[in-house]
Amino acid sequence: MPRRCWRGGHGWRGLGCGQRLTAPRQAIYQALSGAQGHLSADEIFLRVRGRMPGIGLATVYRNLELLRTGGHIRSVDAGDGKARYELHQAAGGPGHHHHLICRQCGQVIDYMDFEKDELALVKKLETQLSGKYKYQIAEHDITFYGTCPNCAKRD
Amino acid sequence: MPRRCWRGGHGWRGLGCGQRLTAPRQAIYQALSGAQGHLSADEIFLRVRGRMPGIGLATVYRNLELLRTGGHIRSVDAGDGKARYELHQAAGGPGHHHHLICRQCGQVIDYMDFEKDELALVKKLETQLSGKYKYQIAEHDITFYGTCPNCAKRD
DNA sequence: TTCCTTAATGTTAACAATTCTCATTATCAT
DNA sequence: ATGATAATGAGAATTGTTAACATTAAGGAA
Repeated sequence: MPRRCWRGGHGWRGLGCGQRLTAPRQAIYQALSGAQGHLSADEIFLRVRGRMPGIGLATVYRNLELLRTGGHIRSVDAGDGKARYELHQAAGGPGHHHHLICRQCGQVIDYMDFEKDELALVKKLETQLSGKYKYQIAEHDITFYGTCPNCAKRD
Repeated sequence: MPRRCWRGGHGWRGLGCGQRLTAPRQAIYQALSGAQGHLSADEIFLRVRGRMPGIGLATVYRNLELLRTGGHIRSVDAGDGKARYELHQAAGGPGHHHHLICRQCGQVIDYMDFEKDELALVKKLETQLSGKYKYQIAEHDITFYGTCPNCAKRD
């Protein structure tokens, strides 16, 4: 009855105490790691249903939320009314990128042209903030907003 | 009949050609400048209705969108399923801040502890990006995600 | 001022994304 | 294998946001 709380028994870091490693959960994660960035819940649902015909949409939502709070994935808001998800990439690691979003049409560009000093600055900020506010900082997002060349023409 | 397109005649920069300066529009903007940051459309609606009982919720949404694409305000996604709005503060200017968001409970902290090199780096990135992608960059957002001390306890 | 064009409004219905309910199934420590 | 319970699938219900439409009003022209 006491059933102590253990972690990581099944090899997946980030699943909390009592959380189970299920097939839909893995399939959803794989769908995200397969495609590159910015899938909506609906798109993930469709992809996963390809290999797992019986899966329900609610399960997708439930697991995205779980993966998100667990730090495996993060959501991006492109302003089109639906949340989009992508794998969480460690700062400085491969795949790490930031966003450039058009305020008018919502187009999202991933960019990876980092300045060499960028990582150092981010690290410094993290340390500072985590000290001041007692947050455990896991990731960051740098996004620039503006007008894309297409929308600029229409002005 | 030709009615030429003029701008700024009523003193409000950022309203496009043909856009009118109406009472609800001003009230909504004032509601945002009155309270400090992160109001949802619903909250803005309630506040404005205090002074302007007949206003409709759709009007709030319409004007928030107008103010947003016009560059007066911007929306922040705290992950709680509703868009939140705040006045757009020019980078480096007073009131400019970044965000620290708890992935679990969605708490949003504004921070203004900038490093002196931060502004310089952002400017450099802006120039670089706007050259490469032909974007007119108007603003940026730097957000750190993590776990707040409260939610860390519950783990 | 008064007129006229048309942007903006308020109401309501419609919509689409997300969450909830609940009976059933499946994970996994024992 | 067994039992406690986390997770699932189906669908209904809820919620934030947008569209439709008839009405009002901003503001340039006369």
